Amino acid sequence: MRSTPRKSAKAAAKAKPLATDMKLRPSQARSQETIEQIVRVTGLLLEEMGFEQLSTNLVCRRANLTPPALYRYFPNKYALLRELGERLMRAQDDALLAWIDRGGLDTSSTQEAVAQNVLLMNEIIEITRAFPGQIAILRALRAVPGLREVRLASRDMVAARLAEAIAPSLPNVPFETLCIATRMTTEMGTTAAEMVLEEPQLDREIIVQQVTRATVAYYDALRATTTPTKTKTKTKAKS
Amino acid sequence: MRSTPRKSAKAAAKAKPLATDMKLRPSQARSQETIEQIVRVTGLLLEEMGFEQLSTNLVCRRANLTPPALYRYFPNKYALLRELGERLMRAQDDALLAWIDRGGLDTSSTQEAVAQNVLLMNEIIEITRAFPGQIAILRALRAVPGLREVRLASRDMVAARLAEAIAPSLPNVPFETLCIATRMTTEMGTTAAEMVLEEPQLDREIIVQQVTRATVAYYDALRATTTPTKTKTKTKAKS
DNA sequence: TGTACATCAGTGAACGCGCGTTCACTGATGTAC
DNA sequence: TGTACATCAGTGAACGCGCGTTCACTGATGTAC
Repeated sequence: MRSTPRKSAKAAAKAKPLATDMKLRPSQARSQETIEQIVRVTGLLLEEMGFEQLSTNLVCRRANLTPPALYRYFPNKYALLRELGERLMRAQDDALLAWIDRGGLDTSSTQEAVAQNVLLMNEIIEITRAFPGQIAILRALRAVPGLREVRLASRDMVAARLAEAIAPSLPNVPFETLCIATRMTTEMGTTAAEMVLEEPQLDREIIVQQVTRATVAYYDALRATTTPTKTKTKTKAKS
Repeated sequence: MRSTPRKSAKAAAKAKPLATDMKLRPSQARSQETIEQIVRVTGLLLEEMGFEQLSTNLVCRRANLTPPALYRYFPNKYALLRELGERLMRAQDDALLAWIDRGGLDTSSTQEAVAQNVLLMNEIIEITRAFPGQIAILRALRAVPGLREVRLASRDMVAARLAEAIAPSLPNVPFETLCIATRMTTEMGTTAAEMVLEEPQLDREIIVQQVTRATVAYYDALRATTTPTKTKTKTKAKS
């Protein structure tokens, strides 16, 4: 009866690629509302139960839909998570790009730079907090194999824009190094934001302040290190 | 026939606490080997399929055991993950504490401090890479609700030790701030290590170098900021 | 403006599968005398 | 050193459940004339 011999199951498993794109993006108003309802419920359930307990059946029940309705638009739960993830990343990216455009990087002192970065971090934290699913989405983006690229694509895009924007003020740093530097400080910011959201008992103000100072101190050091002709007065305090 | 009315399922779900401790730590040699076998197989499967696809049944199949044998020691797959997670955290913690004890923090220049931190980071990266399950364990520790505390406990312990160790060299920084600072730089290190393991196409040397410089630059800045009487020469370059 | 028809959106019921979990059990290891 | 017994370690078979997925369908929305 069974076409597959029982032992072949051993080799069968492995991690399969698994499509996570949406199936349809229809334009009738009714279906648009259905899709939004599905996405919203997914965010809520994600927060409540964690992404591992999440299932398409559960989403359907909560959204007052039957499974085939959801299946019409999303092939599986990873497509739901991807949709949520892409939306959150886009929201964060937009905030950061707008910050660059309005001159967040055009500062003339360390204090000013710290202040601007604090503004940005707080904005991103608030955007994330307001997003249905918030920190749970970020966790899923890290943990689910097929979804990692969503976070990384966002980070790399943002890091590239940052590198372009600060390159003129760091003329002696190789652009390649700069890209890694911005990627790294972007990760630092992300990490701090997750820390604030994940552990509400910690003092948010201080964390934001400190990670921002670390970032600015790092760029200051980068600027000083690769321009040794200018000033060597920036001696380090001895431990 | 069904004792539960169908609609009550709605309220039923939610996130339950779920015990994740091992059931037994028996001392017969045979069972010790069984436990090690289970843990090792779990690590391998975790790397192969991701923790969401992992199941106790799958572990049993691969370890040539029947489910009740595994159930004798672990109540569910989260107990497996916790065991793996605690082992990896302990390995990392031990390396860091040994590094402190052998004087990793006793440096007299920025260059030296960077060099010591690079040593540490590389050591931790290698320890993690050699651990069966490596990066997949770290992902699980972030994503699974009941396991987050494992990572955080490790981080906080390590951060407290670091804070104690560097406190003498930063006498003017409030100890509380120092604790947050070390927690933050520990996260930075963790993030960089995960970045290296997660994205092998990136240049490991540069990442380690840069995150280390950021860390050292931050502590240098912290030292300078809170002792404004000493030197105000540390002017920041203008963007 | 009204009717006939085509496409879109969602339903109800069913399926096979692997999961977690438990049962009574057999065989292996250690211990008392 | 050998036997009898107790505890430990692991087996084989079965279960109920919720999951993902699909079927043929009904009802809702839009369109041609």
